[in-house]
Amino acid sequence: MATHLKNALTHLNDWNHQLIFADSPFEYPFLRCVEVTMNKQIEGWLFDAYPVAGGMVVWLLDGEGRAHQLRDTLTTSFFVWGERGELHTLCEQIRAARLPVQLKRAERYDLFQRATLELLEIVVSDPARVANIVKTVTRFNPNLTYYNCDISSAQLYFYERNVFPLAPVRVEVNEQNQICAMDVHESPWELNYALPPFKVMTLKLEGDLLNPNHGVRAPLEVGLDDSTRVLVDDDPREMLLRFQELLVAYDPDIIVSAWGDSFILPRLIELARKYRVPLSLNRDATRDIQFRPARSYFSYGRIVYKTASHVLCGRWHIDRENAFLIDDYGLDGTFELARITQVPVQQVARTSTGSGISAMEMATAYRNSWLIPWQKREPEAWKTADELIASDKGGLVFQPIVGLHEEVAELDFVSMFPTIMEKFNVSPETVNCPCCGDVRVPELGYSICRKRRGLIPETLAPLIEKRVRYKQLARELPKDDPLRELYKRRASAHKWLLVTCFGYLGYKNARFGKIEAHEAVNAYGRDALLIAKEIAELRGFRMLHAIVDSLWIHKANARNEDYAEITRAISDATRLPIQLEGIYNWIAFLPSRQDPQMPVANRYFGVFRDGEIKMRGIEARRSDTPPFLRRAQVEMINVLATAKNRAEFLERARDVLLLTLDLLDRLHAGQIPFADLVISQHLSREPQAYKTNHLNAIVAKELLGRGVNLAAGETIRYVITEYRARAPSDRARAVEHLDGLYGYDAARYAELTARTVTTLFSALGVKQTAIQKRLDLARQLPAARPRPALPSPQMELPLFAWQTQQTYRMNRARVFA
DNA sequence: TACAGTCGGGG
DNA sequence: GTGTACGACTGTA
Repeated sequence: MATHLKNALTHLNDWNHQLIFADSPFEYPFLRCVEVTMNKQIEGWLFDAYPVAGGMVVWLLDGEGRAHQLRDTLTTSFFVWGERGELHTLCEQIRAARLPVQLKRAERYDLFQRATLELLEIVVSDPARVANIVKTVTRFNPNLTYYNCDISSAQLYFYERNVFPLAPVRVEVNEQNQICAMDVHESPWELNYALPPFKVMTLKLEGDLLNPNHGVRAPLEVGLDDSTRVLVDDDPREMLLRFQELLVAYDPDIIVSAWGDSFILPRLIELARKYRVPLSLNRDATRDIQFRPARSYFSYGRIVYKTASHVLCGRWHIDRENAFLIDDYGLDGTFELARITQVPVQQVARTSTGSGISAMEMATAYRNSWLIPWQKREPEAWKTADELIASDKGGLVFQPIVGLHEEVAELDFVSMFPTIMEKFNVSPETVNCPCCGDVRVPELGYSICRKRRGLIPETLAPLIEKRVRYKQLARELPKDDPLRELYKRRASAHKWLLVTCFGYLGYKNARFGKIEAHEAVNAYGRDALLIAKEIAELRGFRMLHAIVDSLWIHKANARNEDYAEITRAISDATRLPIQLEGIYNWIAFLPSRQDPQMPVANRYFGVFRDGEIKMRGIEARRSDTPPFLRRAQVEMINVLATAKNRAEFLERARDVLLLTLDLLDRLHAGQIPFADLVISQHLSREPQAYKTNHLNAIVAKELLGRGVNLAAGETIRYVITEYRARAPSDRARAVEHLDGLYGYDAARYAELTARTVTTLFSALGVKQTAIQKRLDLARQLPAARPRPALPSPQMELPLFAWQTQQTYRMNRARVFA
């Protein structure tokens, strides 16, 4: 996961405070009947569920914060379809192997075959053995078709009991803590829900959140409520004992860590083994920590590295450095995802939203008793270039008209692709159905089923609705209301589910994917954008730019009613909701850098009438841009944002250049801290595999030389120390190993600064050389304006600050030697 | 100039 | 438990 340094530097404890428990109090209806029984009732939130021999362990957290470990049974089935004789043979093999299963005949609907099949049902009543039984049976005859055979026990348990993680439940348990009955009285689609009073422990290494796997050493810092303890120790055994004491005494429900998966937990476990100290990371002492090794995989055309994971039993461990998009939607978003996807919290935190939407599709199928196909893990076959183009004729783009435009309106279709799937019933099994010929997809002519509601639309409908309602609620609340942020984070989690849903339709390996459905969605989308364009132009607007689901239009002196009318007309004509994102005082569509005559889509910035700034594709939006440059560019746009029109924009250019000069002065004076100059990039391969000596390769090799094992897909962070140095190793340095001997290369960062300024004026045809010339001239004229005295020697300030920190660190960093 | 390597978009 | 894209852009040789 890409981690922005800004986020990384935020203290975990602060971050943890984002958690909001501000929902309505948790109340149960009055209990009317009193039964004479030895059973007791527990009310609380469903916290976790996992298989053990003979059944499931189920954890509940009650309103007082107590954790209850309960047991439940779980009987599930998987299905086999094939030729009668082969099924018969399979049954005999299963009987001969004395597998603990029950065999039945069953009928179930297969979406893709559009038929009810007669199948062999294999019933298993020990969830811990399902995986092995499936393995054995499929090995007997791999050529048969298997269904419902690769769903996790936890998910099946949630489906069977009709519950979800964090659902408020009332259970009845006997004296052995066996669950006899479970009542859930809340829907996962409830907007306002209460969460249990979690006890949270944070774990990190003291200091900045640098990657400990890249060679940084620091003592362990444990956060509990508002206090922080640093476990400094020369004696690891003593340190472990103190940590264990804290664990037992505080008994946290959640351990939130930074680098816990890849570093802290494995070290603690290893030390505990070595020194024979008990370590109660799991609440359930009978279970081992669930370990999954690190791996690299492809996603969105790039390689991603995922560190090993350590999943706990009876307690959650969430590593914010190894949690998918958690910086985006926080713990609130993660909890929301767990509730609506019915995937346990620790899993949902670590996997992409792609598997989240896939889980929701499975739940829909399960609810309807439709067969769930086995997900093959075969890598997708290589496609030729032609095939790629043919199958991926994606969204429609109209190139922008380069320049600085005044009074531009942006219209956006709301959640365009998900809405298309839902409204037009696009689903893998509804496209090209044999039964309906009267509904045709534009351009393609595919038919769409009218008789059956599709799996995807059924899955998406409540999600789309909930997201819209959260966005609406957030809009209505005042800016400082904490609930507003909560709603926004939940809506953001939904957004990612919706976005990946479309992607998954076109992915061959997806359980419910079909390329024709993907194409159909795209075709509806292109059609809608074209209709919107026509409607706008008929009303005298000029279209400046359009991309997939947004369009930018201009008409001098257009009134609010005009915009209201046009959005209504487009919504009516396309049957898709479209809204006015806003009206820009001005917006700059930037030219290509390689060919200044050419426009590029998605490189623009502008200011709405309410003062809000929107930018895409420019340096400040890129994750590899150092914070110094990002802030510099944002500051400059802030200066420009005070301009109401083109003329004022031009007037502000002077102020932007003055601001730039100040920044350059500070840069050359050595006043910028290293942390602000860090470049953060992904490695697409292992360090040795690089052919050229660019900075990434140099730093990767430096780390390698220090014994750091770097995998493809990992992120490295470095500062440019001497860009044009003869010896490559002098050119840049990993942040983890910057020391007092190095300063940053002010000249190089100055060049980059000039480039970020140039971007802002490129729509006016201004070249970097022109900007550079002016900046150089101004810097040579110190008398022209007051400037701060340069400290001497140049690097004194940050050097001093850094050294003290280093010394401090080295003196204390003994724990994980 | 050719080639190598990385990033964003979506909201 | 996962999208082998695409084009823009920067940098090296």
